Amino acid sequence: MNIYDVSQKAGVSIATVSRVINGNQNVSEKTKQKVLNVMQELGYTPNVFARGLGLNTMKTIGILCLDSSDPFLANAVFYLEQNLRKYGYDIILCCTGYDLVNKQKYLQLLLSKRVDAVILVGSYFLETVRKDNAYLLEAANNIPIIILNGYLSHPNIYCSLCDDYQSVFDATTRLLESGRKRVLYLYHTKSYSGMQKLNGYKDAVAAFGMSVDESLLVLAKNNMQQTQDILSKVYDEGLQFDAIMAAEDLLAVGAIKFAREKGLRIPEELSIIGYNNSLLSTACEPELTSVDNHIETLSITAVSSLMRVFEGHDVPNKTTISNDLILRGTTDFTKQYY
Amino acid sequence: MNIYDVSQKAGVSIATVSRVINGNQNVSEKTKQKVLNVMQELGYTPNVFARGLGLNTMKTIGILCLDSSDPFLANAVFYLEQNLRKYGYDIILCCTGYDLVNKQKYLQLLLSKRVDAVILVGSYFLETVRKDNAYLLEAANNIPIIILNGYLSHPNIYCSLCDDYQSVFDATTRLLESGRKRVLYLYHTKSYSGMQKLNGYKDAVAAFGMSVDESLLVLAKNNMQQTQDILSKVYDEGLQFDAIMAAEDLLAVGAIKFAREKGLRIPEELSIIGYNNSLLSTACEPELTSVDNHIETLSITAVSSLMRVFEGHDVPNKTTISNDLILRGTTDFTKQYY
DNA sequence: TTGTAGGCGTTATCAG
DNA sequence: CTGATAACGCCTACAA
Repeated sequence: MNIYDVSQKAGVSIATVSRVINGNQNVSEKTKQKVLNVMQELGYTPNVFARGLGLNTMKTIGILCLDSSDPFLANAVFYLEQNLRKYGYDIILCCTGYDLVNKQKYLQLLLSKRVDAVILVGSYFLETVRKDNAYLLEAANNIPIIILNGYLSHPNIYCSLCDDYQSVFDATTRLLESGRKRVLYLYHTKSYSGMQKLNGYKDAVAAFGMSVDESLLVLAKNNMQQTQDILSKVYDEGLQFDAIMAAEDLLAVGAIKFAREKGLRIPEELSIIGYNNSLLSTACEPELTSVDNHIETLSITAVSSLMRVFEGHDVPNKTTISNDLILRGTTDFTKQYY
Repeated sequence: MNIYDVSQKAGVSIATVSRVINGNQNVSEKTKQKVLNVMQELGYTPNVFARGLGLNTMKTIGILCLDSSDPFLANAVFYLEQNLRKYGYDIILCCTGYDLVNKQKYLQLLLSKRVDAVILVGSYFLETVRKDNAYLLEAANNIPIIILNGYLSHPNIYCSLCDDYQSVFDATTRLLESGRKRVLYLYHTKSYSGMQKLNGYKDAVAAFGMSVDESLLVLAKNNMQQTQDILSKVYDEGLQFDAIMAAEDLLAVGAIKFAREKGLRIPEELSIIGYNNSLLSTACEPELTSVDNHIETLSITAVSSLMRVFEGHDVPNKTTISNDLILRGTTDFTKQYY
């Protein structure tokens, strides 16, 4: 069934039917109702392909995501979908994995599907070698590119980030102010936001008048067990630390397990702070103090920026929102440790 | 740029270009190469809308999901996307929430987008009142409907499920065999798979020669804190139990927190079994014994069933896979409790 | 093996 | 306010 069937049954031309479908004002109320009735009666829905062909858009946004099973990224995808749908956009989800070749391939795929924009979820998409980002810049020549938690300065690329640098800076400072002498920094990625966090840590230590001990920067895998193992290893080798600032809740939970293994009391002998304020932070024991990076707000911001781009407004290349530290059992800032 | 530009530059007709694009054999190797070169040179990509219009498909599968931020569902979506992409299908993700009206609305939306099939993730889509499922049956008249972890007997609806009944039956039986006298059943939903699990529990108790004590069936919310609270409440009211079989890891973790609050030793005084073998099961302390329901296998099964449907094969309406119980610290089946 | 021409279902322009 | 008609870009008989 198509627009012709409707027009015929309603006794009008297809042009009129089309006008009704698209809410064009130039239709008399009477004809409009007549057409609407017929459409209802026939259960008619416009063919999206034909419409896409004419308008060269199907109101679809591509979402590129490393791994939508990661709880943090899954949350981001969820909120993006919810908000985009409010504006009538569908999302095509596309998970790439870490491999640069796949990222390029899938971005290309989305472009070939004629999506109206692409949203990159997570700073993993920004390679450290600048020329490896060329594919993003090129894509931006065609459609708007939105980056969640990553930053790339380029026309038609819009970035929504939480202030990872500041969050880690503040959290580390609080640990130091509470009397902690040796704060270990636990991380697992050198992505854009990974580096922001690391710098926040380094600057906080320096601002506190201490020098950064490179041996306190521990690079782990994004895996609980392996994190526990690597901490055990450096601990057994004699590394001293009385607090851990982790770049991810999962790592922090690994740290809690390490503390239990070694019989270290939390928070007395070891304070721990995680990042993302995920479900994990309340599942563990003691519950985890964690940075809440407001992924919902971030997603809403990203979507509304995109809508403004579509409307032809001037949109800032970079929007930053701040985070909160949610205090739980792995820290006790009411006490002073010496 | 379109197919005409390519044909012109290659000195052939658009039909030939089309044949090359679609891998039609009836093109001489020489012309084929010539056309491929031009396409490469121009960076030409066929317009998917025009193609969709002609073929009436864009090789897209709609995924309907209650809440893709739920870790279990997020996993399912992830594996579905991975596998569908292998067959060249894109996915449109659509989260509905619990409201039946929204489920219907979004299914309708996906149908209007002319997706090739719809996959329902999670048994929450099956309403207890049979006529409330009418919208699914109707949709199945147009395209194949795949249900993950739910069952509805109807032509063109294909269900992939894990054997929730058997898993809970077996797990409960192990608790009883280890000497547990009063196993509390903790659940949060009466969805299709929720009822399967509940029946598994009931039948296991009965098969063990005991009668089901209705007060041991505790309905909670899908929330750690609230689960802890409700368990505390029934415990304070005098309910006796020495084991908990939970329908979801999140509930089981709430149970662990309850045990800590009341000073009950795990597993000596209280054994706990969770469901889904999620990240939570290793984050808590002690780690959680949990049913692994093989969501990856389930997703692969669902996708390959769908592909066989597309190929016109006869596909069973229902495929069931079995689960494993992963033993961790909240149970100790080496001991016998009296 | 190649080319021509009609059709897919809309939207949009322009004339009335 | 309404209608006729030309795009939109591709696929696919059918003809050569």
